[in-house]
Amino acid sequence: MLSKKTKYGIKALTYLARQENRTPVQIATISKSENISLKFLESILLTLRKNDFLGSKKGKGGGYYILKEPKDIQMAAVMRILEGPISMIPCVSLNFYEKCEDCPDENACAVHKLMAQVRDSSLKIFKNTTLADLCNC
Amino acid sequence: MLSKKTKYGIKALTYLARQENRTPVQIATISKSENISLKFLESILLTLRKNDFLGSKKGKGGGYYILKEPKDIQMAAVMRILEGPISMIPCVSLNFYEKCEDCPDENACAVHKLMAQVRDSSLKIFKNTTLADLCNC
DNA sequence: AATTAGCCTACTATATTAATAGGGTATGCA
DNA sequence: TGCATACCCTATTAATATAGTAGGCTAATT
Repeated sequence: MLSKKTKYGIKALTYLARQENRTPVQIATISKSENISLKFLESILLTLRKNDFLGSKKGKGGGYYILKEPKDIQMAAVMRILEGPISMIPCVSLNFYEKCEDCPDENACAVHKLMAQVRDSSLKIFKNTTLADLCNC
Repeated sequence: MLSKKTKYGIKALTYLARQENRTPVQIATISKSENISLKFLESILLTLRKNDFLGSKKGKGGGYYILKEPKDIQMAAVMRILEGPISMIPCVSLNFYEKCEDCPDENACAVHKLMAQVRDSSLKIFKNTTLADLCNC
């Protein structure tokens, strides 16, 4: 399941990508517009800022704004920051690899075989889809 | 994340699919061979039996055996029984659809758009992959 | 200086997962 | 018939992750 954190994060990113100029948008504005708990959204935007997707400005007239061009933001990067691994199981993960304790031979494992295929196809989509593709801008 | 339930279920299915004849295999045998908690495996096999993937025989010489031909068992069906929805979010699910409370327009939603693509590609793999493909039999 | 709005830490409620426990019931064989 | 075998079923629990809440701090603007 996709976490609400990721869902909200993507919604916030598209909201900010749709802004004409780079004028900062307040958390509360996005929160109301997208029906997201303000405090929860706050922590999500903070994560995105720490990972250089967003910039922020404090004080009056402050808020968050997008740093890169939407067409240069791959959804694979967004997913990995917000959701974590793209793979459904750590033993096929490229960025978050972990060996299964119970499994003596990955190459002989049916689950590994199946999930590697799923990871490949999902990753392909996440890499080929940018924020610009999602927000029509 | 793929649950251990599904992981173990697929492992058990491949184990049973690899059996030459339809001789019942005891839970304990699979449990030891695949390093799965016996009681947990018991409940998983029960689920698979109730969904007509497996048959069982009680008493001495009893156990579980596969009912259909491995090549006729789509992984999509297995996933839906053990894991639930194939979609990462209910609003793009074909079999477990639910509307998002916070989202006024699915067609305008970036998350919906992205996740629909992921569902399509995953579903394609789960439908085209059979148990026979995974266990080389 | 006052106000605004982001920054940061800590806590909590809820749900799900992964087991575990323990007894019940049908089957086969001596 | 009786006993051992092995599946059947319900209930409980421990651990973990998610989603959200609370509250105060700090920097920037006017």
